[in-house]
Amino acid sequence: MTKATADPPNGRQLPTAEQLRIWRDFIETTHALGSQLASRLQTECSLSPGDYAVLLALTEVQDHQMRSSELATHIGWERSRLSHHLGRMERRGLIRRQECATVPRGAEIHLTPTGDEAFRAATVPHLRAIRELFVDALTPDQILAAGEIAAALRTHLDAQRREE
Amino acid sequence: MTKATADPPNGRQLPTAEQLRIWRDFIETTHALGSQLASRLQTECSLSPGDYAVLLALTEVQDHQMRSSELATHIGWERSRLSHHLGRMERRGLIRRQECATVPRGAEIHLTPTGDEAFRAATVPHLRAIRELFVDALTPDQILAAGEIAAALRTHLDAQRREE
DNA sequence: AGCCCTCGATTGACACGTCAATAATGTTAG
DNA sequence: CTAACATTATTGACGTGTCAATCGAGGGCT
Repeated sequence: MTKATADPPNGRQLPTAEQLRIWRDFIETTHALGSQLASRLQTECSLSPGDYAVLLALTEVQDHQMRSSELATHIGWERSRLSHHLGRMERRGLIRRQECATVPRGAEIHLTPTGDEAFRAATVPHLRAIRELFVDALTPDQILAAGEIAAALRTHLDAQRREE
Repeated sequence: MTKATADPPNGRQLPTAEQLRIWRDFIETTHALGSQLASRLQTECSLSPGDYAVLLALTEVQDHQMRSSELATHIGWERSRLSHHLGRMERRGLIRRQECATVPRGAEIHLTPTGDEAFRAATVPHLRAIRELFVDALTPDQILAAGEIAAALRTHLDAQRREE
């Protein structure tokens, strides 16, 4: 599939047509996968993936409460994004914000009973959807390969980001 | 890795911890990959991936113009999404909308010189980013595996969607 | 004291995507 | 002919994500 003609016209080659086709398939399909999962979580449990991530983090921690910036670090979100999201979740009664006694300007995020309930109701449907949409779609080997691909992409992504 | 104890408590198993870890890695990393590419396309070319997809489709077609719903089908978008996006692109002078003579209520989308220019300026940076973020991160085998994984996920996704 | 600086968190503006509702213009059944 | 319907496209409302700006409380420096 490599050209029989002269040297690469660029210092380093651009992707081949085949690589580009795979890229598009890969990025579009994974995006569709995420959308489909989000859609199911929404219709079955009235939660978004963001809601789920926040509730999961709060559920796993002692006393079901956490400082806002801790939470941001834990789930890997920008603070601004988290702040917006918490505002929406607070409106729906899933969490509660409360001033932190120890840290100046600190905000404690508390899981409410409503939020706890919503999360527990969502767990099984969510895991089932992951099985149906992801695990059942692939062979065991493909699942392992997917893990390795994700790890390689992540490593490369972090390296790229660090050198910029 | 399978439990040595009794039968599965559910009719069909929920994902194992290992499968769940891979799922999270996979979905989060692919999302981050898309974001990073979008960010580079934005800062280097002032285009979003959506802009790029629309411009690519228009560039590839005769006379650089296309019916709106054709375009939607071609790039696989919902019409409403396309309509919103075209509004934003029209504001920036990348495309132009014009009534269609032959089709009732039809809209012809035209590529403007500005849009053509923007697309041509974006092509190489975009392909370079794909190489740097995706192709360079993986071995040739992993790239092929990624293609097969995407194909398997897509097939399964379409099948699921059809039976609902 | 007064000043600057950092840190934690929020806010506003804007792009993007989805859903449901609405137009505007056919076509077809009665 | 008229009423129902289909097709094409747009719109509004809302949740979501990013960026830059802001705010408020300490902390340290002179």
